Amino acid sequence: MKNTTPTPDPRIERSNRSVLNATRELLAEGRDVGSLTIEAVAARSGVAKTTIYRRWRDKWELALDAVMIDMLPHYYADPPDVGDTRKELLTFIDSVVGALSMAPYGPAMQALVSEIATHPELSRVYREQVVEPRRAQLAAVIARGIARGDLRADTDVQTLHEFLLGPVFYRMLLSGSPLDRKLSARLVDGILQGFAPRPGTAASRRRLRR
Amino acid sequence: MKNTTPTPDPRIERSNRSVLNATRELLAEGRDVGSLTIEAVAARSGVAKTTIYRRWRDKWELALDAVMIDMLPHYYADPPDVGDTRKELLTFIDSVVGALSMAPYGPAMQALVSEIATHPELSRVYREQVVEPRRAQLAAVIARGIARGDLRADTDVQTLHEFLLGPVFYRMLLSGSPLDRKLSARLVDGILQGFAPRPGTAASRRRLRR
Amino acid sequence: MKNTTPTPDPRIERSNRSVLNATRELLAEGRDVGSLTIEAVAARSGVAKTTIYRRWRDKWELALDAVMIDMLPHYYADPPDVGDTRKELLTFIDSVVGALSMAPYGPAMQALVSEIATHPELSRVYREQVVEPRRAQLAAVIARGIARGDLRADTDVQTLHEFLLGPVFYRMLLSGSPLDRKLSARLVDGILQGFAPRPGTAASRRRLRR
Amino acid sequence: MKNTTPTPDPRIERSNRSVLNATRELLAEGRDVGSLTIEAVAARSGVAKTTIYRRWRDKWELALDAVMIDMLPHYYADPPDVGDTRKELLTFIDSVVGALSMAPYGPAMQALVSEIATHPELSRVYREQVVEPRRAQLAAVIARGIARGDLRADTDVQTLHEFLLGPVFYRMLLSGSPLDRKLSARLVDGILQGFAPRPGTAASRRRLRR
DNA sequence: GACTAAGCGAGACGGTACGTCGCGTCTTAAA
DNA sequence: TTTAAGACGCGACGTACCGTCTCGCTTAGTC
Repeated sequence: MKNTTPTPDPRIERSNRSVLNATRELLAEGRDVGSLTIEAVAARSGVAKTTIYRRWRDKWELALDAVMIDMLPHYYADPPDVGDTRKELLTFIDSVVGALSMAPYGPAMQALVSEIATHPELSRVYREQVVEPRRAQLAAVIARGIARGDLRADTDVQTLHEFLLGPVFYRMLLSGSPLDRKLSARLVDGILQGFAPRPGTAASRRRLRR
Repeated sequence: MKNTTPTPDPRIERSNRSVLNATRELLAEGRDVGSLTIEAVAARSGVAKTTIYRRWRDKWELALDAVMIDMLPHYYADPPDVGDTRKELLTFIDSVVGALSMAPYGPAMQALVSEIATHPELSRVYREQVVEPRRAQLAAVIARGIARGDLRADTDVQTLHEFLLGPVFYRMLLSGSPLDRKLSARLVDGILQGFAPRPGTAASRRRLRR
Repeated sequence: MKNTTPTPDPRIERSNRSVLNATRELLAEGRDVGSLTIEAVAARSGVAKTTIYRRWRDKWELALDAVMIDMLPHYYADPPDVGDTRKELLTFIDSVVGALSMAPYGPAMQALVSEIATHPELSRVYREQVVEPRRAQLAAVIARGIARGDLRADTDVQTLHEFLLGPVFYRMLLSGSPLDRKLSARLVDGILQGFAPRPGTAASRRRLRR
Repeated sequence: MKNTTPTPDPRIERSNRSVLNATRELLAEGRDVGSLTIEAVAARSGVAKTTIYRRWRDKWELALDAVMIDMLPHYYADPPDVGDTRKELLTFIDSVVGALSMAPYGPAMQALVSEIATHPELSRVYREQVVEPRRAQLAAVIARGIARGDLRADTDVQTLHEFLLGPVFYRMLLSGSPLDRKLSARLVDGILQGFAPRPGTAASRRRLRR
């Protein structure tokens, strides 16, 4: 009987890995945006340009692909329930700040962001692969925070998500201030202040009772 | 009496204007990042490529220059004191949202952000010419807000600035959500909640008295 | 049986020919030196500039290459032994005069000569590909001339070569006199006078006996 | 009474000299043709580009002008009558060989020859200023040679001129052989052989009688 | 001895071509 | 069939000089 799921050509997997590794190396070394070129990736990886173009439309898709692999561990496991909303929010936002402070992820995102903003296809991939998983994780944290009475019942995930991540990216891209833990703390505290239940509401009473 | 300010070569001013106009036109038309080329600017403006390179190091400096002119009116006049902190914050953030929703400013910023993030020189210019003026305007609004008792006395300009602008840029660049007035309102309300004086403090009492 | 000489990419040969043809056309049309530009060759030939630069270091190598092809038939076949030294010398020098009177060869040589004189690499190629073959042909003619007793036994090829070609190039380049058959005849007659055996020598006696 | 020949502005003479000197310096230094640029001449001489263009149509006119000054002493004084035709011819041709072996004259001529050959205007100047004076000098030598019986009465100046100078330029430009005194000697001896009166003619008898 | 206009330096301008880089496509030969 | 190797057409890059132009300043030579 024939193999129903035919073994894929092992060369495919091998060249794939070579290309992504070379890409990450070049991104980590590269002083700026343009230092990542398909030609350089081909030379570094020993994979023919043709083969690379067969699998990625352009250098930006490739870069996004290569770089998202680095991100995976950062949101693959949901932040665990530690019984403390502040801590969980910190864990969440720290993982983002940490990733963006790391080479090659940080510099690569700086270089990629214009492409993502500009090209719908890249934008779609980024949202599906990066934004959505993060939102889902944050949603879980928020749900627990509401249950604990640390957050108002009507707290909106989308809003919180933007309040938390927006400033991080703004710093990384434009404002020039450093990305650090103090930022995370300030963000979380700001958020908790803003979205804490008002005194006198059911939620706040529930909270005080503890 | 002698001419104290010697007439500069009028061609300088003329070519300058032509180049910046052509740049803005191309940015407004351009489907994506790369559609702005020095060659195209030269062709469109009737100014020689060499002349362009004489004044701008590369296309990004040129684009930033061209585009900042569009921005000027948006922060040239400080938001007036209308006696209502919420309204003033809305005015402030709406001017940013408005600018970023406009062609060529919005698309141009999408294209420029990677370059700004990557090149220290561009970054410096952007901070000095755009970030700082905005911060100064916001500082004035905040000062009045504190005086009115709408904001806590220890409200930090930098923090508020990042809370307000971060989400706006995050949307424009990555999250894919639309830039609109609802966003402005949500941001301002979130901020006011988070930074309103706590009940029972001096500031809150002062506020209630009114 | 397998193809022992692997098929080269046919585009190579095709683009090569296109470029050389375009070069010759432009040289033939060109009013002056500078009218041959790589850009024009690229445009005319439909071959990309990069491809041209891949194969020729600069326009002068290209021009020399293109132009030497025209020259080949002029010295490819040795002047035949017709039993008459004067006629053979005339045939020899006429082929040179003829080539230099022809477009694009003549104008091209006028334009090239400074480059050849200046760049060792071009100079080497010119000597190997043009000067040497001609000298070899002249050597054969001279050998026969000596055998016939028309030229002194110690007649030096190098000297004769310079006496014959020098004035031709001098006219073409500097003196402004026309290149024509009268020149050829005068050169050959001068040479024969100068290099004929002196009366009373063995050679002259041999000559008279016939 | 009015000054009929008004004193010319002395600045004209001064800038003229500066430009020509700078040109000669650059020609002497320059590795190749293109290293002489009007911009470099302007920079070196401290004279404005405008002023240079006011006086010379292009760099080749300038170069020819600059370089011909070096040549002047070489043909300013006619070769004196020393009573020996061979010596006088040697003196004549040595002065040419000497000039062409000298920087900047030699390299400059190598670079200029294509321009002279190509541009009628330059050609005219070269012929009038260089070729003609030399021909006149040679004519005097030849006349004395004929009078002495060393040359046939029908010796043609033009022919001799080309026989003598052609090989010199051919070497300098194309054949790659060195320019030296041996060449001069060989040329003169070849010429004297070729143009000596035939035995038995009136001229030869006159010659023998001495 | 002041005045005017010619000649000048400085340097920006529009332009042509340069020679290079990287793109994304295409062709061949080997695995 | 898929790959590595690498040539190709292409578009833009950023540079070098070209030859032209505008602009005050300097400096003669004239009134």
